[in-house]
Amino acid sequence: MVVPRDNDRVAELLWEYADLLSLQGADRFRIRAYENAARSVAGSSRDLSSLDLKALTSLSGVGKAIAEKIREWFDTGAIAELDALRAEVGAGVRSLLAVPGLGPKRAAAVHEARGISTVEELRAAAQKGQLRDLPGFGAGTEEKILKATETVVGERRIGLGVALGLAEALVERLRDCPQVGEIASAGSLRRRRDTIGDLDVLVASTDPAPVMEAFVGSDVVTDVLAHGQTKSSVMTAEGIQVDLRVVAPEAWGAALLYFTGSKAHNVKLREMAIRAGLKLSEYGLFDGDRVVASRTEDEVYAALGLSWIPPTLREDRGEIEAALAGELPDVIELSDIRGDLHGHTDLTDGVASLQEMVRAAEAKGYAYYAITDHAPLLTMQRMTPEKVLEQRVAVRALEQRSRLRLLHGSELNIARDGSLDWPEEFLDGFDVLVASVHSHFDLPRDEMTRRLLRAIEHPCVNVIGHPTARRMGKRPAIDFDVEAVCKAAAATGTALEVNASPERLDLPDELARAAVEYGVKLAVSTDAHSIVHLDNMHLGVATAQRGWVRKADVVNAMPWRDLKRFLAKGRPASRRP
DNA sequence: GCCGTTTTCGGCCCGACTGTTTTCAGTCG
Repeated sequence: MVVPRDNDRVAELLWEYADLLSLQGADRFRIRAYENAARSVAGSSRDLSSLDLKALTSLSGVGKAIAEKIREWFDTGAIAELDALRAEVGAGVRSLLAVPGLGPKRAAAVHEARGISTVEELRAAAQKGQLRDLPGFGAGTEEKILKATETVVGERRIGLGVALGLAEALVERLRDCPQVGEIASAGSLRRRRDTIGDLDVLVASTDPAPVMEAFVGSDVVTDVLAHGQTKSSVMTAEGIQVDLRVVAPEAWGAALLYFTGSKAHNVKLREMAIRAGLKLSEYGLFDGDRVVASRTEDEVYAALGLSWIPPTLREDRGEIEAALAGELPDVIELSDIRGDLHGHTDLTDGVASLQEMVRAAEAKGYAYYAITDHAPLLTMQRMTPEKVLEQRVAVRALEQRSRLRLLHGSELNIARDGSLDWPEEFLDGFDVLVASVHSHFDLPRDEMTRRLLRAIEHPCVNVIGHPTARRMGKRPAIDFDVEAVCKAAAATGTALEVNASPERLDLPDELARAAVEYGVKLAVSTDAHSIVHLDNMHLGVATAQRGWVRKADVVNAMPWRDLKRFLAKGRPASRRP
């Protein structure tokens, strides 16, 4: 069993604390303090277990009281006040908050009045008509709750790749509506989070009603959750909630800013506005009734004294403070990418030939491109030294006729003990080597760390592929000492990959950020197994942006001369690419 | 409970939609 990072476990405890407080009807600002702390802890790349009280309070949103609770949990394995709260509120009641439409007030009410503490009990009570008499409830509310209990299956989030496809289709469909002016998807999709809870679509129009009608009447809609004049929510056949907001064209910028989020980013902007004697909403930045800025995001940020902040950075992880100080990182852009250092052909498990992959890479306008088919220990691939040498000859011949510089490489498997597959003397014949974990995902942290360190320290390994080995929704990240791995990678000149495959996005954003803080170089690669996968590069770039990664941190944004130096690593001089 | 470029006390984002309400509370994002 893979244990979640300590930070995530602490964040979960703080979320639970906030939920229990809300069920008790506690002061809402106190609740928010715990939520803010949970977000801050989850987003921090520092290892909380090693921090003392003073260091803990240096995290934003963490003060003395919460720092003590965190320390208590690390020291004793429990938080006394949390246990007390659990006992007071009652077991299971928190699970009711997962039911859409049932917030803390109503959840507490059904528990108080009917002794309900599970979603199943809630459904049964709704079916028997036992909720409608409660104060503030009614037949309509009961009906909604009943319906909601049928759909609740925990939080379901979809991968970024799937979400982008759905959103694009929906936007195209709405564009046919003549009343639609500007249209864009916003929310966590625009911020390019690795998973997406629901889709947010924003439309500028002077005539919202027909747009709303077209939206809720669309044939992909299976359920209308809300249908107002400027805001509607629907459920699609895929089980994805989509929210549509329609705003006046002159409010486009303020609305796009607002609906892109994140919530924490917005709250901070609004607090800044208040301090300046202004008010910020989705309709604009106001001085009393006078509009100060609203038409573009740029204008709104500028009026608050900030430069425009890329959506991928809007997570309240210091970007606002950085913008204020004029120190926003100049994050990597897709156009900075000069080549792709991880890709497969039909020699192993790819579906396109070497020639096809190279032609597609040429069409991308790259300066260089690496072929890195699997090595033999991934037994399903049936690779042999003869085959890979034959491929090398083909690559060299192809390069003669290509304007691309072609690198012949391989993706090695990092065995349980950290050893690699090809015979040792064979390895320095490759131009580039990616080494990845493909098995034994559940080793204890120390063993996993030693395994990765051994691969990193190998003189021929240039890139650690998909370092956490996570598969979105399928397999959690492997557990290793981030600091030790990053320090070794930085010291040896080994890049860590930001794998752009939408089911991986690995390194994840926060770890990418930690890595560059340790001075590690990154390789943003598609791991393409077909021609279309080469198009995923933008997802890797977006993930890197979310990790505050600059062009200078990325080896495949380097000109060939510099990349060549990087790839030489510890290879004998005569065998360097 | 946290926080500080007017603050160590007194603030803490803002608005839409729904259902049960004759003016608003709860929920959501």
